[in-house]
Amino acid sequence: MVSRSTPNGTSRERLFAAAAAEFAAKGFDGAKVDRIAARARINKAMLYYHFHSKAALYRDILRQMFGTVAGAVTAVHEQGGPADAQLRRFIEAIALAAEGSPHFPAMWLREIAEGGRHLDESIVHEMRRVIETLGRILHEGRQAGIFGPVNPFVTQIGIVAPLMFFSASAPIRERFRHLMPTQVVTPRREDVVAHVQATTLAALASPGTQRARASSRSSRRSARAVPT
Amino acid sequence: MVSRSTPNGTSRERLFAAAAAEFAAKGFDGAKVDRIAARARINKAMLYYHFHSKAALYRDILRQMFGTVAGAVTAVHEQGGPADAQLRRFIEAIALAAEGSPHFPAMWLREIAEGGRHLDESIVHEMRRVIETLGRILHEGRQAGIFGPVNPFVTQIGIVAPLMFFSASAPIRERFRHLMPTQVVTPRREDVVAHVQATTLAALASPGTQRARASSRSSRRSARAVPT
DNA sequence: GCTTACTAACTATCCAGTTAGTTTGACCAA
DNA sequence: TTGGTCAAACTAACTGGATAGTTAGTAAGC
Repeated sequence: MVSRSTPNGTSRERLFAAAAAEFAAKGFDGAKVDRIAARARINKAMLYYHFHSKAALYRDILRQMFGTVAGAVTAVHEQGGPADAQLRRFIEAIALAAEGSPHFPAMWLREIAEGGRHLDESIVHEMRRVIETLGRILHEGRQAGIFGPVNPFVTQIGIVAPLMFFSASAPIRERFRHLMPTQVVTPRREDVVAHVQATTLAALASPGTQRARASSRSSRRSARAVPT
Repeated sequence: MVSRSTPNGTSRERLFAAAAAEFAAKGFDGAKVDRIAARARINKAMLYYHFHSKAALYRDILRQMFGTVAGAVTAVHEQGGPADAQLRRFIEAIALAAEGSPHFPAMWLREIAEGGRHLDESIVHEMRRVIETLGRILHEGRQAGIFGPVNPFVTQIGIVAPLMFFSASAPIRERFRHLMPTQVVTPRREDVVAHVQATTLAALASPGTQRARASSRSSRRSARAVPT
């Protein structure tokens, strides 16, 4: 028999969506399998029919989310163009991916706090694709002489962290709006994207940002923070 | 009778430390009261003797952490000086606070993902002090003509998010180092602080970053979030 | 008649919070 | 100095309500 599809997709799809919402809002431990099943309007045993365990369901969701982001940024790079334009699109692609799977930012923040306890190699592989793509864009920009030398990891954090923070913090901002100073206007997504684009490119344009140090230390880690 | 102090502080202090570590690593739901008690080397009932509940303990920890940050940035502002120097110190103060209470970043990331479910007014009040301080620094810089106009909230996110991300992600980076591209060198804290300082100041120096919007918006996507 | 999709009801464990006490030391009165 | 009183500090053992995962069986299409 083929999946019995009811309104809002097959039971498997509803399960996936319900689980993403639950995991994002409550975290792995706070999420309850019964509640996920109820939200998806299926019997709990069906969850174990489609997925091996709560943990496997969680991993499948994360893998899919990271896969989407990795695919989006890879497409950006493959499309080519000047490095600075690519970088702008890279940043936008990540913001759009966060918008497309609205539970991604919260799950990602939690997973970081968790020390990656629920990640497996295949998920990390997708993450790796993202940072490798950024590395390539930065490298091309450097070759072309439009970017200064930077540590791709620092750059990555400077891009991803604000975008994830902003998306994931929507509920908390809404919840405590009445306790915040009135002049604090909640920004729109485009404002944040524009800010990240501006700051990142500014850091890349100005050589010297992370360089100064090269001469000032002789010890431990490679003298420069650095590019390839 | 006065608190029986054993090595590593009073039982209440050990409790506080053990709970912070547990909550940061496992989240509110994942944290187990029995485990906290065991780590603190006390009987579980003692936890309920010192704190009203698991939730109250959690809140006390968060309140203390935010209070420390708020105090540090307030001191930065009170010390005065040119706005750009204040901003640099503001950023550094936050990074140092994160270093001083190493469980803070993880708890903060989780709380955002959680929608602030465990926050109360007094905690939000401390958070407010931080953003108000930033608002004052930005205002002074604007008055002095060295900063362009920006949304303080976007600026705040651009500062706090990378710092928290970086601190909280230490375990996950360590854990999956072997699966990451070799040229990705893990940055040091100072590199990240320097990057955040550089990017934030660059955005403030260049007037135009977040300005366009007031005049140019007629359709929902601002003309320049954007590509190319 | 075989596989896929589905269900109600169960089990075994875990865990926040409680209870009914015991121990410890500070202070004081005889 | 001794012994009594009190409150703070502490404990072992329990309770009741979740909750992840299982089981044994049913329906429905191919």
